[in-house]
Amino acid sequence: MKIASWNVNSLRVRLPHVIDWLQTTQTDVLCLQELKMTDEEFPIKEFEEQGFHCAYTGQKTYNGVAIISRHQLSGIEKHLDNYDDPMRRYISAEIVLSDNSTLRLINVYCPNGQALDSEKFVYKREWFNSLRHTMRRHLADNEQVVLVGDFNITPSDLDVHDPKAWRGKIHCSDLERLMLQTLMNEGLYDSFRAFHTEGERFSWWDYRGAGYRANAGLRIDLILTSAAMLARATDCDIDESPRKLERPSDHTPVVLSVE
DNA sequence: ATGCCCGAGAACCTCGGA
Repeated sequence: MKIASWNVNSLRVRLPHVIDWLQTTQTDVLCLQELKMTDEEFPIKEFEEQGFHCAYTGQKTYNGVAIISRHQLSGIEKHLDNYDDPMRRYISAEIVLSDNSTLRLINVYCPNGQALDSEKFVYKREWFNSLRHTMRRHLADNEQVVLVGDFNITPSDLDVHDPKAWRGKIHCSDLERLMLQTLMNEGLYDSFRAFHTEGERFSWWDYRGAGYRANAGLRIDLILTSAAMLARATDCDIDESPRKLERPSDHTPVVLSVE
């Protein structure tokens, strides 16, 4: 079974890539971020024709997250605990696995933060704090938990193409890494790092300055798993193939393989 | 160079992204 996360930077533009990729890779569950469309505009028919169930929460122009799944979705949530956020950045659902056990899946598009001294960074901190409390509840209620998404934080300098240039900057600051670590201390593991120790592996590359060709990227799209799910995992990898296509998203999918 | 590229929405520029 394959569970993937992909920030598509407009589902309207990227829908052909997404449909092709789902068919080619036989992915079971795909979590999308940055839909940039309202729920009325969501291409539900296109996914249902391919045999997928969908849960989504969108808005005009910005944000928006969805879960596309070959398995039925239940227990759908669209809001963080105790945080009134008009931005659509959180969606969660339960999926029954092949052995009849239940997985709690959470898909997030974390705030960018813009700069450490900005109002948007205050929002990023508050949002992460609320996510931590929400994840504490999920981890208390479920053994099998997978939290995926665009975290807009690099876990370490190994996840940055030019750590010297990015030092202390947004996505790479000590404070953000502490926020991510504090979240993971609730009982979550960076599944990519459980299988890959090498550097120069990224999930996002700047559109500007031929960022992809220069491999000038960041690893900010993560699949965090509970201990029980890490024990079931056989691999977590980044699939760069969609980034090579015409008119790509600036992010590419991260894929967790589970027994 | 608080830029470079891209998407959305209101227009042919601004905002937000990372």
